[in-house]
Amino acid sequence: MLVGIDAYSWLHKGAYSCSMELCLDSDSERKLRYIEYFMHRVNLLRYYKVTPVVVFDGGNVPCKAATEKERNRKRNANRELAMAKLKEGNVNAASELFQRAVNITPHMAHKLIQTLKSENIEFVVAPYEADAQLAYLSNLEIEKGGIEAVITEDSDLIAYGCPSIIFKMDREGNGERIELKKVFSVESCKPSFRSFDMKLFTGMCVLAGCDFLPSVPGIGVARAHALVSKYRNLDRILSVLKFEKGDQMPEGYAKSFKDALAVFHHARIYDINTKELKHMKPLPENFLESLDTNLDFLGPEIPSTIVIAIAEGNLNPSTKEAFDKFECSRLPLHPIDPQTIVQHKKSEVLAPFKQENCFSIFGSHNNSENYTVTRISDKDKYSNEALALEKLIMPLTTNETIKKTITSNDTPLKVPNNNPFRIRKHEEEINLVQKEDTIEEISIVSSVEYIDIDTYMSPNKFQEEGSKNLSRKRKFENICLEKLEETDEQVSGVTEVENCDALCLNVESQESVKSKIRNNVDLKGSEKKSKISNSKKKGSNIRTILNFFSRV
DNA sequence: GATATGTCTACAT
DNA sequence: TAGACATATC
Repeated sequence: MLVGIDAYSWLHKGAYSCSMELCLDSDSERKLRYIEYFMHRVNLLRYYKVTPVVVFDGGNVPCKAATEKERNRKRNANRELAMAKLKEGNVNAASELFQRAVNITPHMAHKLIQTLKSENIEFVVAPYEADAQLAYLSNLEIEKGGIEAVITEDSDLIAYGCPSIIFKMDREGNGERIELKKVFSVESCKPSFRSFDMKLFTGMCVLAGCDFLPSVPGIGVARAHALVSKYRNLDRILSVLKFEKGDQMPEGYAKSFKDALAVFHHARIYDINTKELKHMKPLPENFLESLDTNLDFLGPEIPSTIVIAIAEGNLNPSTKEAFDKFECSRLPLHPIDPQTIVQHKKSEVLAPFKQENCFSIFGSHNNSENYTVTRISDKDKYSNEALALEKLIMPLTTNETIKKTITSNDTPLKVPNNNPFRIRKHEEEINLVQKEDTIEEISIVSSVEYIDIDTYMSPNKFQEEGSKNLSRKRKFENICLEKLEETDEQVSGVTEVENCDALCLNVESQESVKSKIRNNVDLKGSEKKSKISNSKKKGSNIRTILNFFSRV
């Protein structure tokens, strides 16, 4: 059985444990922990005769350029802040910021590719989006190297028309699988997608807001679904929207809408059999005329020798330059061998569900009490993982499939709540709070002022106003802590602090304030949270569409 | 009731 | 970074 792996998903998770080393480009072995993490998961799959095909992202598509630029800006800002915290000796705050600053680079992917090559694991670097490559492989016949499912965290895969996707696969093999054909066939699902075809479904995803195009104001998942159900024609829907929304309709929305649709249908991918750059689905006749543009938004053409070199991991897909030649030449090339792929039988495809639901959860156990935090031996750990994975990849019986929305009569297969880090973090938090509560008394400053905690916590503001603010800042922190300890509830609006010159404006939760004070992380400086109103960009709503499926 | 916006937190060790 | 959840707004 061949399963596609969205490399970015696991690279991103793996990079978490060594984000500081990666950002500082340290020489320590720790920097390569992300490879260990990745290979552990790969080996888990291989143990169960599931053949992973690892798919990497290639170059950026032009229509995502703005998103990428913004992400880079945020990463750089967080990295600078992290460096500043490190210089101050605040390693905890630095570490948190480094986690937000880490970037998965082509070089990191290349390091992993070298390991994959040495372990004879199949991989391919997409010319552009890995999502499109995975969707293409998913819709390819098994005999031609097609994959039977995709493991990812990226909900865009459903808009690309990927038939079987496994989300949130953890190291114990728990995950959620969604099957597209069930989305269109389940009768009991409300709202129903029964009358939808893939084209209408993708249209709905774009209408509701996706990575390539934010939705028209006032249009979310529900309205998008209602529009598609009612009109069943995307051009018609655009006309209706233009009529209804008038000036609210963004300039050029119809054109952008068609471009976004075209990305989901006709993205450029690498044909593993002919070794050429191709469109995911062939372009229909008169396609270019209907778009009234060229295809640059899908990413430019790439000469065939370059496409092959990128796909095989020898060229940096962004710069088109060779990776370290010495490193490359030492390792044998291992492109996908179709002969190997033919050996996998169709009979290994997951058995269809009897239950009428397109959304299922896979659990390794059916009793949450089994999840203990005690350290288990590698052998035991492996057998737990093996047990779980068996359920993930083996044909399922009806009673192993449950609705995501669990009704009261069901005995749920609970997703384990045994993350040892979470428990440890909680304990640390308690200790920290106790420690912080004993910090020294601070003298009261007399004048009355209105103080926004974010402004107050900002080091820039603090530096501007000189060192006399130090005591006021400390006092303010302490008063906030005291007040929040007393109330033990969310503080919002304006809270007057007695016998003090401070008014605490729009403070969020108690824990949030404590955390800010403890880490001395300023909100305005950090990109962690944007407090500027209306600055939050509308993101992709495709994940919300996923949740629609669970409302059965 | 649906959408928009804000907040918190898991990702790993 | 993105998803889950809560709250505000229409």
